[in-house]
Amino acid sequence: MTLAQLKVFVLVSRLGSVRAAAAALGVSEPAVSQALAALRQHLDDPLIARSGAGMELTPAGRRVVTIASQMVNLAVDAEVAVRQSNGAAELLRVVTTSTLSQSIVPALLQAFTARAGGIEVSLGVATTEEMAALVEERLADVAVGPRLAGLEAEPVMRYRMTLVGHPELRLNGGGLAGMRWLVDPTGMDPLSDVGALLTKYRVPETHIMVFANEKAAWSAAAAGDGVAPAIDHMVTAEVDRGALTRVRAAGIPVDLLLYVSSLEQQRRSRAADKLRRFVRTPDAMQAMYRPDGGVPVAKFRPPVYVTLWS
Amino acid sequence: MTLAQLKVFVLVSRLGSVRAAAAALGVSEPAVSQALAALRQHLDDPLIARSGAGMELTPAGRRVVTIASQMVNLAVDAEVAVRQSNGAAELLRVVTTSTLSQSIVPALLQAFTARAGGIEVSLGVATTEEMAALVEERLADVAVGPRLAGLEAEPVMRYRMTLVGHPELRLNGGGLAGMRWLVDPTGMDPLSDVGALLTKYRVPETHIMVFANEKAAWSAAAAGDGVAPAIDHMVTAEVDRGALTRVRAAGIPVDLLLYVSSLEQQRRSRAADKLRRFVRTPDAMQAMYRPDGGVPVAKFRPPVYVTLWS
DNA sequence: TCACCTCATAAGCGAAGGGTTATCTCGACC
DNA sequence: GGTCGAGATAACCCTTCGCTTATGAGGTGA
Repeated sequence: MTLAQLKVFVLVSRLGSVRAAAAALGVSEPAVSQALAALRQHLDDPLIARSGAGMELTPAGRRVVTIASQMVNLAVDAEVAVRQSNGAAELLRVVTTSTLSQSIVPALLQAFTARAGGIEVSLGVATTEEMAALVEERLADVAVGPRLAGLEAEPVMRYRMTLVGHPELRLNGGGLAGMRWLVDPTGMDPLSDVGALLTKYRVPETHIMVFANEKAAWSAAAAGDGVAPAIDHMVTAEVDRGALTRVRAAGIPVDLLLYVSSLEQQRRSRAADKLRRFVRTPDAMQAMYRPDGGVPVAKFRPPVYVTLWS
Repeated sequence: MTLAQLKVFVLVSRLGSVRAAAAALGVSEPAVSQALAALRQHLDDPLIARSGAGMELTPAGRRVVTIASQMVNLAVDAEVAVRQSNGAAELLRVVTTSTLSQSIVPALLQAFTARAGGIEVSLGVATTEEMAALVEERLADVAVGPRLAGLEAEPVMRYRMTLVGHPELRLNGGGLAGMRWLVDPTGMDPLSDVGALLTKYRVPETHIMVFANEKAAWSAAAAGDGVAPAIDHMVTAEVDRGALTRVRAAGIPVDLLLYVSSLEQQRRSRAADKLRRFVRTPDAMQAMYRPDGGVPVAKFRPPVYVTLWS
């Protein structure tokens, strides 16, 4: 029985699938399946088994998850305790969605580290569904994105999601659903802002093109390949330049709220607390609203896809 | 950071020495030292360091012990939870001193399992000093022996420790200290009953002969090699037969109390609770007072030295 | 100062953990 | 009744764990 195995088991039971857990951990699915098998053998109980749609915990499994979860949490506590005792930089692990990870969040975090000092930040990308589980299991300290149930979510800022395309672009017969949608990987996450848009307009899969990042999508949009969702104030430069234009349509733009979510105060790290306080300051606002603010300007640089930390 | 490493660290800090932890775990001392080294490297902190006599926890170490201890405890809980959920036999892990492990305790446990049913008992031997730490770290469920501080100790029975020797034995000049003392391994444990006797009479090391078990010591005593401490009612047969006789001397025999110690009720296992209740019954008394009761009669069979369970 | 006790380290070894790709199995679903 | 999706398993690899014995290092205490 190793901590890694316990972590896997908890994640599988929280996400309800081996596949999802594997994705969240950034490993292959047999890796997860095997870890689970090892734990099952050790404890001599299936713990969790397929049952029609999804998986179901056995009686023993139900009892073990809670215990395992505590153990995983304590393991994190131990490392944090050592760092704190030695005055080492605190570690703040942030998860966010792909879209936000490319502009707003790095800018926010850069401003935060500059201001707070002594805090080391690492940023990971996950789907909305994973984010809650990751924070709950202490694999991340805070989640930045849509409101997450079960966590202490705090609204941070409004932002406007719009749709951009080539200035000459005209909507053809099918309306928005008939256009090609150029999205970043967040589009694959039905719970994300972009994913919600795709669902709302019933865009068929065949009309969705996934790019490695938003800027690549914008670039394709500027070339007339279709429409791309964008955070409004991030494309002002391109629009002013005439490279892109905002598409007008019913329900566009969408006004959205950005939340910062973490565990309740007792259980969250000090750094997470600091971030929660920081996001309410004008400095934070300014950083988040500044186009390209703080992001190194290497264009089309693929975002660092750190889905998780060991 | 593995659970094994954490277990080692906790044990070292509780026992205050690598050597003692190694003995308690039944492994070589470098094994412990290495596990500790690995944990130190992983957490990047010495955790515990030599300081004059004994070892001292670093600030970080102090915080980690408590966390590590909880983790080790939870690991045990997880296994217990699974067993219980599946209606498997409960496991009761008993530690006792070498002397008691050869007669009284096996008889007690045999009566207990026969009566309670559905409980699997395993018996381990440890020094008095180790016993408390073992129970505290959930490496054992109950300790049978002298009163242990920090645990819920409950008196179980009185027993009389006497000294036996060849019927013709005469004390020579040095009194008891001048005799050869034939003891079982418990004699090496200064906190044990036998060890206390040796200390009390200031028996020099050169006069102590350690045997693998009590019966071997008695056998040597019967051959006139010296005196052997014995639990009074366990040698009645030999005395009646004329093979041995009780030595008369000041302070001999000693009346002693046998305790059963375990964690407080919330934290101890159900099986431990059952044993605590059982020891108060007449059945238990009878089993413990019956000479050779329940012990397989293979003479001079070395006791199973299970110092610990993995 | 020297011997000794205790902890740390080195070297070597077997077992287990944890990862991959490829394949099998099985229930759901059209 | 195929097909497909998702979990389990097989085969294989490399790393780490955890144990051993042998040896080094460092403080205690006579």
